[in-house]
Amino acid sequence: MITLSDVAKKANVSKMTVSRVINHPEQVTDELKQLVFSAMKELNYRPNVAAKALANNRTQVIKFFILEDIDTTEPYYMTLLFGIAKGLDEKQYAMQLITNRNFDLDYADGYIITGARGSDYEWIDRLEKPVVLFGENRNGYDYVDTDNKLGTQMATEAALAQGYANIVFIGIDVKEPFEYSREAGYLNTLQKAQFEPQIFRMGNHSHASEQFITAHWAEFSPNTAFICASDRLALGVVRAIQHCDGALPDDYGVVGFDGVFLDQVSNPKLSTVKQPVTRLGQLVAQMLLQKIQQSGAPQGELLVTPELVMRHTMRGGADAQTE
Amino acid sequence: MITLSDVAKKANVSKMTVSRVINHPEQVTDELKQLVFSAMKELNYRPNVAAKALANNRTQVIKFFILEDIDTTEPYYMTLLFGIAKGLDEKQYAMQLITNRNFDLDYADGYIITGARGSDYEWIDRLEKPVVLFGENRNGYDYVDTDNKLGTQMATEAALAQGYANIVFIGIDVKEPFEYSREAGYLNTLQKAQFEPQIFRMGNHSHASEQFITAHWAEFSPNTAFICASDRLALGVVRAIQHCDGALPDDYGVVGFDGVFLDQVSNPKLSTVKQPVTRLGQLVAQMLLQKIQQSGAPQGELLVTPELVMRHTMRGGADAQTE
DNA sequence: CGCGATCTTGTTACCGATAACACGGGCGGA
DNA sequence: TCCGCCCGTGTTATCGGTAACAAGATCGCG
Repeated sequence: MITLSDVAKKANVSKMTVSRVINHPEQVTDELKQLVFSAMKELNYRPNVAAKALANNRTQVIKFFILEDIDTTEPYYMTLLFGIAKGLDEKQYAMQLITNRNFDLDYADGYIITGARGSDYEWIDRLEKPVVLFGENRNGYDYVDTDNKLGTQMATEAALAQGYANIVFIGIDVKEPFEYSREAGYLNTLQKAQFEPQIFRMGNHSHASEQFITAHWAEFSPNTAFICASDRLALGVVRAIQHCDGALPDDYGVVGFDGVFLDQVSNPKLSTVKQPVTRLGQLVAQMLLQKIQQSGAPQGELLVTPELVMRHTMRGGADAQTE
Repeated sequence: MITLSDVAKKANVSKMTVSRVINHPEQVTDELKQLVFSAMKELNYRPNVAAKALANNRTQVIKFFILEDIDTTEPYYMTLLFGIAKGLDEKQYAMQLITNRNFDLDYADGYIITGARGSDYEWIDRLEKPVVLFGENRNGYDYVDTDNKLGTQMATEAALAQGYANIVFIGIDVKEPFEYSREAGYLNTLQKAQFEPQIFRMGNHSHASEQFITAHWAEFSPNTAFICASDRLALGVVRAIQHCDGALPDDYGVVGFDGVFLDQVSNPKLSTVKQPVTRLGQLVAQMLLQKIQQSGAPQGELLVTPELVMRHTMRGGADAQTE
């Protein structure tokens, strides 16, 4: 294993100079920097993370809290987790996943939290290390999320562009910022186009939306598009339309939201507002690491633009024969 | 942060004694051990991983190679990854995922590898740190896997028990040990029951099996069960049966293999041989860590019994109304 | 031309753990 | 009784880095 000292010897400088080249390059003359750089390259030097962590009083561990009761076979969280792990890995950080409420808050350099409810902010406030949330929040915490509002706006605009006469929103009945944002994106767009909005809310299950649409089938005349707050809901709507012999996508259009696996296994594949979940994960990780490096400086909010994927549940969509 | 020295002071012993209590308890008298233990408990001592790693010349990192070209939205690998991460975490180890072939083999205490093909064993052989494979292999490497043979045996026995007159195997056309084992489980069971086996192989895609079954529909008389080597294939078979107006599960039964998400989102939900993927991941991790601790001692193979989940694609199945 | 300010590099101590060695006390055998 | 060995514990050095301080060189300005 190549150490700082090896590099130092090769470059005829002290360990400290090499360390400085890495951490405070502005304090070293260009001449020496070049020397050290080439020595590092020549020896293929890799810093020893453990030693660095020890010297810096760092653990190189961040804790990721999923506060919702979610079963971890849920691909959304799996994918997010994957993204976070990837983002942390780039900086040699390790992740510890916390799903139960039996917390051990020690031994970490920072925290990523998702699914926080009102009462959680009490202990979150007391955390002494940097925190970044995943998902919109209105409590002033730094966060990363999809631009939910923009997402439904894109979906709604697409439905308008395809000439659907009625555009209905199928939402999730939770009082969470992400849901409000998704509804807002739909509402604003419809109002701008002077269409009459219609919002129905229900639990986030495909059978809920399937039952609902089936039960109210008569009320949805042909040439209607359904903008759904999730792919699960969209899936149920598609099933209901098929069951009621509605013509998809000619008379009825459906767009989901999320784009994590579910959209691709359904038949036909869903049009959806696809969140770049892996990238979101990487971004939260990066934001947190940056915050740690800046000793806790605020990072603000980061809204990432989703992608509207048009497939055969909506006019104008294409279907790729994969899976 | 509580350190060894703090504990030592509290217990009126030296750091070294505390360290020994943790790592070589047999070298310390019971009396002192008790003292140290209670001091540790009282102070809620947590060892500093970085310091330990540094002193032991360990990295606390293991590398996980997924050698197949697999897109990481695949829930199977996501789940496995999750399990491994969990297993490593228990021992304060971090994982680095390697998917491209641009390896950096240094800086790790061990390796977990999945999807190795013949040519890969060349470099795997040369690895200088402990290696454990995920998935059956016949090259003598330690590994963990589902008991594939037992899985299809269970599925086939269930089909027999339900009285299906013909039992067909839909396999994947790859020359891999897992596929051979799954076919063997089916074959052996049928032969024992003196039934005539029928095996068809195709690419692992739902549309492949859907097309195949549809094209050969006439050849499959009612009272036939399909044992499939994957849930993807099973999904296609179900679609074909529905499309051809076959009665499911009365005239036709279908059992998949894997039980990772896909089985639950299909409609109706699939009967399947469910692999405990998260647990498998944990087990590989544990095996590797144990191997590291035992300085590379062989660990053998570990076959984990899967669970036959009976749902409505097979007679005798129940359907839970979740998702 | 002299002295302090500044800029660059080296030296020392320390982060928290562990291995190797040192040491003192109890024990058994001669 | 004395010597040597073993057993249990403490001391020292070390892992690979970094911060704080020290020291030498360079510079500007009166």
